[in-house]
Amino acid sequence: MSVLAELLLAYYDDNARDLPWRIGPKSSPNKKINPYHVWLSEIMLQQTTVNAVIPYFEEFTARWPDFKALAVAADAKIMAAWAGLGYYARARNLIKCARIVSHDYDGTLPQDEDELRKLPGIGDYTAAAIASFAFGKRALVMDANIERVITRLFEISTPLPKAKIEIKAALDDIVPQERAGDFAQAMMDLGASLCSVKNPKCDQCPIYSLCTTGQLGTAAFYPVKAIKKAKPMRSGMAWWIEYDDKVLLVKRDEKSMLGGMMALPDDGWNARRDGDGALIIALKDMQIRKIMQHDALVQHSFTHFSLKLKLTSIELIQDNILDEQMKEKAIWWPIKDIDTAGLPTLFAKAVKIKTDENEKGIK
DNA sequence: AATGCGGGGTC
DNA sequence: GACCCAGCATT
Repeated sequence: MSVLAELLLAYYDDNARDLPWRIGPKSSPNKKINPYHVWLSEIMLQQTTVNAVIPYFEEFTARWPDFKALAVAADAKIMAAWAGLGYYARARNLIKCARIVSHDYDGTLPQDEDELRKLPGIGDYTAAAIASFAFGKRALVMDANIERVITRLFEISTPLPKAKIEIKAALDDIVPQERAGDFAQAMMDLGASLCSVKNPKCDQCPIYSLCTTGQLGTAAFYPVKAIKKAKPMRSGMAWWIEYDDKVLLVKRDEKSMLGGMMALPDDGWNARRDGDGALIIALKDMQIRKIMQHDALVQHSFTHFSLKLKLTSIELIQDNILDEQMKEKAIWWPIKDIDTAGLPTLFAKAVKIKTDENEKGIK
């Protein structure tokens, strides 16, 4: 085994983070690695920080302890449990994947990387991660942490994402035959701590003696990244439509942003254009007791645009505003249970404006 | 190869 | 504010 692998594995043995999906003292000693836990954590961790994931992981594993349990759960329950974690396509693919594993594989994940790669929501990274973390296979695990460690280690100056080919080749040279999963997680832990994006702590690094940019003092300049586009600012409106202590929620289209999630009705804003100020859903015979626009504005930043969302409140005199077609996607939700509706954070912020005003006694 | 897709932490 | 993160799917 190479010196690099020995140093990293020794670092991991002494400093591995104790995480609920890993085997460790806190996360229950003597347990065997659970492929369902590895899979679930890897899906949740895609572009998401460890601290954000942990409470969701605990909730999911408590409610749905294995693939078969998750496979028979109602879509709406799973989507609501995912609310707030973001990237909701992951939850839609999670459901699909659980049902495939349950039906086609009798509730047990395949161990082969290429077989894993075919499942919904599992790409190159996750297939390699599951194969090596859960099943002890040698695989080339390449995430943002490892990309950072490798480009610094070998002074790879090609901008990402083009550099991925070189990084993978470098990885193939250094990943050991044994403990490939621990080796990868050692680099990930290193990237999450000492080999940080800003102000890397090279003086404390276990592989300083092998790191080109560390010794040159240039590690912080790596990896080089392609220039990214500026985020546009958009504006839009959402409505709080209330009758008899219930609020009107809609289920968003599966294909679009926040797809499949419950939401307040809005005016059709998206990444490319502002909302037009008119309700996007068709409501009939709306008889209004009271209407007001709130002063407070919801400010929210998505991956590729920012949004300033206005909020209008309407109190109705009656609730027979849904025609048969609308009843498919809209629902009157008890306001006291609004926390269980599973609203994405954008709309949870709008609800907060509403509840804050009620607490202050504004009528 | 480029784009769409959340949300929260860090500096 | 800008930047980033245990990426994937689609085009």
